[in-house]
Amino acid sequence: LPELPEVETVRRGLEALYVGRRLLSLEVSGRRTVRRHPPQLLDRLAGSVLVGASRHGKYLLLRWNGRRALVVHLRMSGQLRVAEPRSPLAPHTHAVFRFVDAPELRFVDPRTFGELFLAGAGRPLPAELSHLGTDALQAGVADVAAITRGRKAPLKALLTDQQLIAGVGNIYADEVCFSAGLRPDRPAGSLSQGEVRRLAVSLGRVLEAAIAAGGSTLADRRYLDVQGAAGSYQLEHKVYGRAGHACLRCGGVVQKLKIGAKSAYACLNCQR
DNA sequence: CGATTATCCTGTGCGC
DNA sequence: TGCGCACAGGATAATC
Repeated sequence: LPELPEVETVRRGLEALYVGRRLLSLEVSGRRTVRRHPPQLLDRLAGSVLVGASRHGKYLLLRWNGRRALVVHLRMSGQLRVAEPRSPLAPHTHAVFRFVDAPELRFVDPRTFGELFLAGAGRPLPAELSHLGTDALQAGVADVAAITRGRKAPLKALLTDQQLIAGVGNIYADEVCFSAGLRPDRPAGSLSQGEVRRLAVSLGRVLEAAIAAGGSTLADRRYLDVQGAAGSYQLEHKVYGRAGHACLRCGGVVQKLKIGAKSAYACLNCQR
């Protein structure tokens, strides 16, 4: 669900509300949400002050005084939501952050793919995240050229490979490919220099526009920001989820393709 | 090394 | 209306 624009929107919400605040307690229930290390390690965070909320790709990094970083990944269905302390816990609430002079923050995640873990304070990234590629917002023409050069794999598979470029998922890969006029199933290495440039420009433009819109909230409303507000970039989707509808640019029919196990949406007239 | 596949879960929406 | 099944925005380990 959440890709870079949604995670960035959550990050901004956390930064506005919680940076500078002291954590009273972090309570975790269940075994799956904290699974990389014993959950008791998180007890060390109580009393710490949140000094920064950053993001790399789809990972959130909450940095605390005392040189610790709490990493949060929402995966398919995770949400971080501000809540009144006495309001009833939503189903699938797996963690509750209590702060001094700030509202409660709750981690809700029906599918339990999301996770929290304590990481080192390495800069720019803790060792646990060192496998990630360049953040997609920072990726330029040279980065895009480097990951596509000589590759036989479909363009979309590379765009969504977090070890190459971090932050792009299924929705934005399709939207970026449309914006660049490139088929998502093009062998990545077949792109010309001009196409690589177009792809890099589209990557930045689509992600920036999606952040400006607060991300994409689909019909199931599985993505909402920390205050529970929906994003609006779904209204600007050109191809994602539009199979059978008219292409907004040429009037042709948007197709649903299969690339590996994932579906992809594209206009085969506008994208080549 | 690069590419596919299976897996972790719950919820939803579709066809019958 | 009810049921079963395919599928969903992700990451990663295993396999060929």
